[in-house]
Amino acid sequence: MAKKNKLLLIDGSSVAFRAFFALHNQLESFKNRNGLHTNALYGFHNMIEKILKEENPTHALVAFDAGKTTFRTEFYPEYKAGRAKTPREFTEQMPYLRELLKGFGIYYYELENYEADDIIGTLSAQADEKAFDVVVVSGDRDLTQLAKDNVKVDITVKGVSETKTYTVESIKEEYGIAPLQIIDMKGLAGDKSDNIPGVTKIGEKTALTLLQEYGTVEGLYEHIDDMKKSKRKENLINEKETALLSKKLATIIKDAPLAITLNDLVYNGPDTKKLIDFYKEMDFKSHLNRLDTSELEETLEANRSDIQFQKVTILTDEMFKDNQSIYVEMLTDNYHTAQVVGISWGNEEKIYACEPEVAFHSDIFKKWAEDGHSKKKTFDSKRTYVALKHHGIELKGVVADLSLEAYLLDVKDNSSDLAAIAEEYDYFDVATDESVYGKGAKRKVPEDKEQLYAHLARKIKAIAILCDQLMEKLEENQQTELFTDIELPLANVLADMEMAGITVNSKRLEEMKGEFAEKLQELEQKIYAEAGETFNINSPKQLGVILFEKMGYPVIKKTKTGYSTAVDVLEQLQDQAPIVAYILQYRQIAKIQSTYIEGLLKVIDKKTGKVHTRFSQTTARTGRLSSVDPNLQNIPIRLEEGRKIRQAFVPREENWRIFASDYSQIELRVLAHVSDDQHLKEAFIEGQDIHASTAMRVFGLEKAEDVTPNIRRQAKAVNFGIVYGISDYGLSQNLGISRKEAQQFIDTYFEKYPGVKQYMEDVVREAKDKGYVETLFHRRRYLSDINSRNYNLRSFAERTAINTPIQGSAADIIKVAMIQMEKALKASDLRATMLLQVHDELIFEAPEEEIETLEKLVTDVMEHAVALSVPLLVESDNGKSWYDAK
DNA sequence: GATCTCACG
DNA sequence: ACGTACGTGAGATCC
Repeated sequence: MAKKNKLLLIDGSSVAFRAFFALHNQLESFKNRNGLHTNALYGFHNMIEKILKEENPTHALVAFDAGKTTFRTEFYPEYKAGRAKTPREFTEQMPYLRELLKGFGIYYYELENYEADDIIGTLSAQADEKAFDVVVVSGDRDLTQLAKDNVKVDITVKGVSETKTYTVESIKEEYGIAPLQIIDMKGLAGDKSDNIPGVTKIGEKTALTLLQEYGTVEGLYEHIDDMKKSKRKENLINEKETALLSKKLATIIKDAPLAITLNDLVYNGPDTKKLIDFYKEMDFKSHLNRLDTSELEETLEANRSDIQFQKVTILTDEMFKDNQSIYVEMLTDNYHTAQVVGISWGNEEKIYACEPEVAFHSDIFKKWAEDGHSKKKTFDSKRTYVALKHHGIELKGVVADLSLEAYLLDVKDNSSDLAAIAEEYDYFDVATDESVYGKGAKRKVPEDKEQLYAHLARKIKAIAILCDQLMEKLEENQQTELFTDIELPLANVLADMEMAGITVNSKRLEEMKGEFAEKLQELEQKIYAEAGETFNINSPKQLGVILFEKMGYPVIKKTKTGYSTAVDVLEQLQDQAPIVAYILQYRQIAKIQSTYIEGLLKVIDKKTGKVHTRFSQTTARTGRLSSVDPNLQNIPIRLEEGRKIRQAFVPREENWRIFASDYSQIELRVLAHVSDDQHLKEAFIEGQDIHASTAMRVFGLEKAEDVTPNIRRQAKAVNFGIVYGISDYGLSQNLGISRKEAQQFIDTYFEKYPGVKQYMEDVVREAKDKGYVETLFHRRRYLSDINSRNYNLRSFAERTAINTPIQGSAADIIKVAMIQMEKALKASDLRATMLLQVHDELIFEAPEEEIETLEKLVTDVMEHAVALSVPLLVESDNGKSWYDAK
């Protein structure tokens, strides 16, 4: 049986208007790159998408109002008068609404002298005759008069993607009348929004009562004489003309002279190409990404120009010149272990690709790659550098790195997929890796090798074109130096550190594993005994049931999905619940066991006994590095049991040492510098204990001896809070004090450090004006929520505005130090090697006899990497393992 | 894949 | 009246 016809009729004008005001409070965040507002388009889009999915219509139309004058204004010029002027921000979106509808493949129509309602009413009647199902969508409740057995009317509520459905039954239920009587109701009660007058003193309620008795306006006047004398009766009689006029105004026409028929409205689904173009134009990135990727790919594929490249097996001098791009393809993330599957290079005009072995065995390739005078562009230079280095080729002359450039321009653009970055800059002539290689277990080089090389060739072209574009943008942002002098050279420094790797004593880890396994078993038994049953302690869900249902302990905090069993909660239960201490111990050890012992053992290179982390240079929004696979930036130190893990991190040779240097209070020093607060600066210049100094000022203590450990702890928490963008709540939680007390601390702090207060106000103000904040070296972070009407989002953005320049400038500083450090080590005859960076510290390994020299060198480099208005202070230690280096 | 928890600065 | 400290990565569970 054929599918039943279903006609979708949308009142475009009213829905668009509703969408505009529904997202009005976010008006300024809905803008495309040309400054066009897009909130109404966005809301309208989502409504259509939802309704199409729900209703699956065979026919569809969006009707618009044609203009201000209609047949209604002819006989009643005041109709819809007195409305506020349509905002310009709304009007400017209307032409694009039509583009959107073309994308959806939905016909739209407007008719001179008629309103959208009348088009809908007419088509609804026609469809009704042909036994279609009809769905009407509008933001205007007038349309409910069209409801019939096979016609339902969806009226938008709150936003626009949510609707309330009116049917014959539901209208009966809600108003006690039939849909057509809605017109009579308007006749009597009028409608303020449309400036339909109605009868004096009659509102919706009264009108409904009257209609229940008399049926229609006409019916009412037929029986008006039966009505007992009243002011209301008088009004009704006096205003009969008005009532009839009002009814006429409210009546939707069912025979408008349309130039279209139902057959014109057949709905065949969206035109993906047009939809994609629309999304791009509007910067609707989430929609772009959400589109069925295969569909998207197909469309983009169809649009993609042929790529000219040469697949070569013999490399010649002519193929290599200055200013080319190079790309080394690997299908897995970890470039330390990945296999290279293809190599491509060239410039915009001429592109080459070859099998890895061809390049690896070519002296010509090696000579070019290692020639520092031969400038090269890349996408992820660290990855490229390491891959080549594994094959004895030391890549030099890199002057551009698309991945890093995109990250500096916007820290959100940190995808490892070149196509995703390219798309951000409206470059679509390159496929995503997923579309070429597949994902997950199915990821592989395509059967047809031609496809692989064509893909690599497209990457070269994209790198060639986009690197130049992005470099220009960096220059506009004053970020050229950040890129050229810091991030790009740092990539090589990090590559060397990663490749050096750090030696891990797996025997030591295995020993610990055994000990911890025993402890875990003991704790497990104790927990089961207390609980009276066995369960999975690692499952917060099961643990929650045991603690809060079976054992009946009070629920202190909830998560989205159930009871919270986090440390702070468990600690509060400790006194009344003996089981909790065991659970806390179990958690602690289980964490060490799984993450640090088993996790680390898994990634040790069997041959060399080393682990090679990867430092991500494009992950952290503040400009910090991150470390993955394994993460060597979160090796335990705070608690002794975990700290022992560090005993397994040892130098690569006998009689060498692990040497560690860390910046003392770098973030507070940065704050002193950027805020130019006299008192904070003074404390650092005079070499005071900063937390004690804060304690004395904030708590009004005269002598250093008055600073008790507890007072110092509180001051330290305040200092941390300041750096994080303090809130009374956060500080109160941290210190276990009341919000009021916390607020008192903050107030006093700001009184005593007015420069800091001023800085915070300034940086937030600037963020609100410019939409981003910057570090000392012009690292930039956009804060899209900084002007949000949503308190939470805005507050978060404000704290971020305060924290990012501090955390990010500290990151800048240590990066500079690392670059200088590697240079200094190379220039010296030291064998010492830089191995790790942990945000404010650098870890080295070095022969015992070099330690003294190394300490001087590292201290000097780190302390003088950048000149601030306060000194930078570095503290160092060394030992036979990382554990022993303090 | 989302959620929770916890390790670090 | 709102519900938060800033920045990360990884393992285990559960759907």
